Amino acid sequence: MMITRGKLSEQSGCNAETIRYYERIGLLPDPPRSESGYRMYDEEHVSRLRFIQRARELGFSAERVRDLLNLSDSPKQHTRAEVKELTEAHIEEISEKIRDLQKLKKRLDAISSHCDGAMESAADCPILVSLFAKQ
Amino acid sequence: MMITRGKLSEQSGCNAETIRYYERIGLLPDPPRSESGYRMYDEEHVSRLRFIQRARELGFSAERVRDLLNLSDSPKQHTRAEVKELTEAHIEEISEKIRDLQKLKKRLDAISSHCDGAMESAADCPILVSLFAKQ
DNA sequence: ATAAAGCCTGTAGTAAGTACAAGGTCAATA
DNA sequence: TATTGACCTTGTACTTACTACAGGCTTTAT
Repeated sequence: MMITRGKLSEQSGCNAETIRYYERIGLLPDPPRSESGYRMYDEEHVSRLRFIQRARELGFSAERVRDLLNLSDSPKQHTRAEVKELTEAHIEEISEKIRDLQKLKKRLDAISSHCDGAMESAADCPILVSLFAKQ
Repeated sequence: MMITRGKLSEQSGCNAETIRYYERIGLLPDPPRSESGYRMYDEEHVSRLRFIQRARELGFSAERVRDLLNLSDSPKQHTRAEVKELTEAHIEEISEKIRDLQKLKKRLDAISSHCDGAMESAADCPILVSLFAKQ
């Protein structure tokens, strides 16, 4: 049973334009077309799109999703080690982002704490002063 | 003493194209030009650029930097409360990002832990399986 | 029969820059 | 003086991961 793009969008919760986008960048294969040129998707497309959505939700970039799909497309040629490596690398990137944001928050907390937030002229606000200051 | 864009770039560590970009989006005012059309910057530009760089490093979006600059440009018309409010809102956004990434990492750790990372066929790798799985 | 809904393509917009091409200018050297 | 190289100018395109729209065809429902 084949469905149109609108149905696939509805079923998957994925924006219809996004489906077209995934085709353009090669994550989804070009589907066969009806006589009038409408895209017709089957179960394969549905499950591949689900994979893509799942991986994107987990923060994998489109490029990494492509890599994961490649592993999945020829599983006999690849090892679980490869899959785990991609995953662990991604986890490490996220950990690093967390650390960076925590550092940032510390700096911001420190800067913010110097300002009393009073309803008085912003002229000598320590936050603005610290942004302008030399060194 | 006026300096050219290259000098400002060198002095500030800000990419020369980025300076032009900040002018285009209105964070830096259009500088006066030399007879031949070269941009000529003074101390005001230097310190304003420093402000922008500082704020960007702290993760403020260009739009928020614009807001901070507006407060700073007419400090008598504004209160420290406004500056602090912008700052605290930004801190809260960052805190939320941290929480989101921590949730993400938890999910990824859980998924990854199911895979032994063996040098065997990726065919039934639990990571790939979980990405494909219905519900 | 006609109108609405859905599909098609191509294109442009988002954030925050970065990079490059084609050409003008300036300073130093041969 | 001529020329080379470094610098500057503008406009434009590229990046990520979509999203949105215009103009036009097709299908479905009334």
